[in-house]
Amino acid sequence: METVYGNGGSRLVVTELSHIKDLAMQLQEHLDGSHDRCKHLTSQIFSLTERSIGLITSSAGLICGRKRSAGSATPSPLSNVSDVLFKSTKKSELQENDDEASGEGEGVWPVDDGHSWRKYGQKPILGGKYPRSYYRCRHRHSQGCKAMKKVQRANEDPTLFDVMYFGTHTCVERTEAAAAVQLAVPAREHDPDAHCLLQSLSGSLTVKTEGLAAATEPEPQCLNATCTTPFCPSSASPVSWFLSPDIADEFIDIDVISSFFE
DNA sequence: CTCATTTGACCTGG
DNA sequence: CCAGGTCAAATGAG
Repeated sequence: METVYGNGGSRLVVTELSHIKDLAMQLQEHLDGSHDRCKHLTSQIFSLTERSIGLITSSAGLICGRKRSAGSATPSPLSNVSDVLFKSTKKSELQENDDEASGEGEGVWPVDDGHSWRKYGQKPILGGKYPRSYYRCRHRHSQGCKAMKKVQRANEDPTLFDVMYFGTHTCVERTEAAAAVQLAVPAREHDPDAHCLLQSLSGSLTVKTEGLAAATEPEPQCLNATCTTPFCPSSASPVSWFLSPDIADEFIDIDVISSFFE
């Protein structure tokens, strides 16, 4: 499957952004000094677009150069942020087949959160068309990390996943993917522009700035962020993120990029 | 050989 | 008793 970033998709986005940049420049020229506010806004658009291009190109390089670590027979969903934003699926053919058998074959897995998870169980849920999968942090034993998550495909829309996080990551692991998220998502209090930029860039994906999966309450709050275009690889792979209220504020909400281009 | 997933059995709370 | 959650042996991929 063609990926947004792997096979020319990034170039397309960069081209679009360059176009926007040009338009902003033209608009700025036509405002000739009379509308300071407008000029300010257009210059913001201009700079943000430039930064978008920079982020995309740097992220694409980082992400495309990365390979899945060996030893994983069937990659854990949500375990690589690289796949998060830019790849459609990393499942092996076997996994695809297995998933078809278990009702998880269609669509792609939800985005990754940058942490390494190990699946320890799967159960069919009453009233649910699809089984619920249970994951623990890979460093549970080595580092006593208590982070866990449950992943379940939505009944009404099999391309949509409900991801619930429990516990806090105490492991010191910081995967490249997590680092990539941090790289691409500066803390908003430090860089409000970047926040705006990301709001423009991403496909409604909710991304935490750091300490991913830090939920602590057993009653998650649904932020109902759906990841669609363009960072979710096949535009039909929205993801719902269920997060604890106490960490919800730490997340950066990102609007749909399509509206940015409209 | 190592490590991750699968899956049936078991445990626990309502 | 039932549903959800967890355990652990079996299995498979690299």
